[in-house]
Amino acid sequence: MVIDAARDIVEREGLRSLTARNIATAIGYSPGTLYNLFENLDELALHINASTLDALHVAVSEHPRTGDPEQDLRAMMHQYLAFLNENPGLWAAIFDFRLPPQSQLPDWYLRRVQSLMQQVEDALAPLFADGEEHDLSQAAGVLWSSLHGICTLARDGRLSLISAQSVPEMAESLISNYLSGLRTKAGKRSANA
Amino acid sequence: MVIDAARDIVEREGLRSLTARNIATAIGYSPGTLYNLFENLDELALHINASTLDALHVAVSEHPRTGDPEQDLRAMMHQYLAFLNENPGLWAAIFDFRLPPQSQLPDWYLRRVQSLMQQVEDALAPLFADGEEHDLSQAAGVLWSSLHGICTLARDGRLSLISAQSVPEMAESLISNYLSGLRTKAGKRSANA
DNA sequence: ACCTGAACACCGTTCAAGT
DNA sequence: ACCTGAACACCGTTCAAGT
Repeated sequence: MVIDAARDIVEREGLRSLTARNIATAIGYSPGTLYNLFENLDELALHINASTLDALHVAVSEHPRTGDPEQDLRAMMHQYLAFLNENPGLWAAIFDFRLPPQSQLPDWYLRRVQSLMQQVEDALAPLFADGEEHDLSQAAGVLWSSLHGICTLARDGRLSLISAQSVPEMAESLISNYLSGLRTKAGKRSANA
Repeated sequence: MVIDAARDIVEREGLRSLTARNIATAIGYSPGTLYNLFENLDELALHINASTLDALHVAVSEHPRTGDPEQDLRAMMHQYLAFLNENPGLWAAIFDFRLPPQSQLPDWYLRRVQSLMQQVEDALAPLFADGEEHDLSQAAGVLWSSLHGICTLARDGRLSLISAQSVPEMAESLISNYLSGLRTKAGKRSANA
């Protein structure tokens, strides 16, 4: 199958090596054949990334929920980092992919991103009251984006310029301090109520 | 000058349009000439990025320090975001640049990155005691990386998949909650002392 | 000494031609 | 119906040849 050959190339050599001629050679067809199966290389890359998002979803759901947001988020974060270490090429391809300007990600792709985010929201939910969905969604987005920043800088070799810490140490610091801040606010709200 | 023409191309069309033939056309020379002036296109890109880092340094230093870490970091963050809005192409080029594997960023480039980081550490310093340089450096790295994550996801059109918040709102949430966590820890430490 | 521009080994994508 | 492979318009980089 084309997707399997393409995934191998991406994991071993990165998204930049996912060229029509490389794939054609791997599957024993000519470059032109790919364009019978996919609109273009971007669409093929999106399919690979969608399957990586599925795998990430499975990895992150593996730890059972305890109901303690900090404990659950830490566990999810470590599962995420473990996946990243085992599949660096596939993980990097998710974010190396740039959709052409003015184009939209397809629905089947968006759903996968959102179902990952939903897991972060679910873990954080105990810190928020009913009616605070807006704040919950913001907090989940900030945590997700921040972890993403740490991971991408590390991947690009830029984290070492900035701090001697390891990725897990920085992620732990992010979670424990950000959640401490959220709890302080939640405490004040209930004290006022 | 080559660098000026190249900067124009990067700001207007992005790093991907910084091709030898594009630059040559802009300056009225042939593609080969560039290789008399620079080792390769990567070295030219690094020079452009270094000058963007200098401009960022100036932008971020503009607000005078009050000595209140949260207030100072918020001000720096807003200067950073303002720069990013005014120079989206130049900012993006800093992180679109990928150095070839096994190669090192040159010293003159690293110094500029570190002097930006130093400003974050300086603003955060009041929250840490002497001897806690390790924790200070970690906190500065986490904040910087996290803000970076928010900005890159926004730039790639990926933030809207995740949260309805604006970049400044998410950055405010990051700073206020993370610093709240740091203060809580600092409070406990001094209570124990 | 400096610049040129053709050349080499690559891209993504298309499409007439073959089976 | 499906696949081919040459073609087109691009890349980064090199280097003999010109001035």
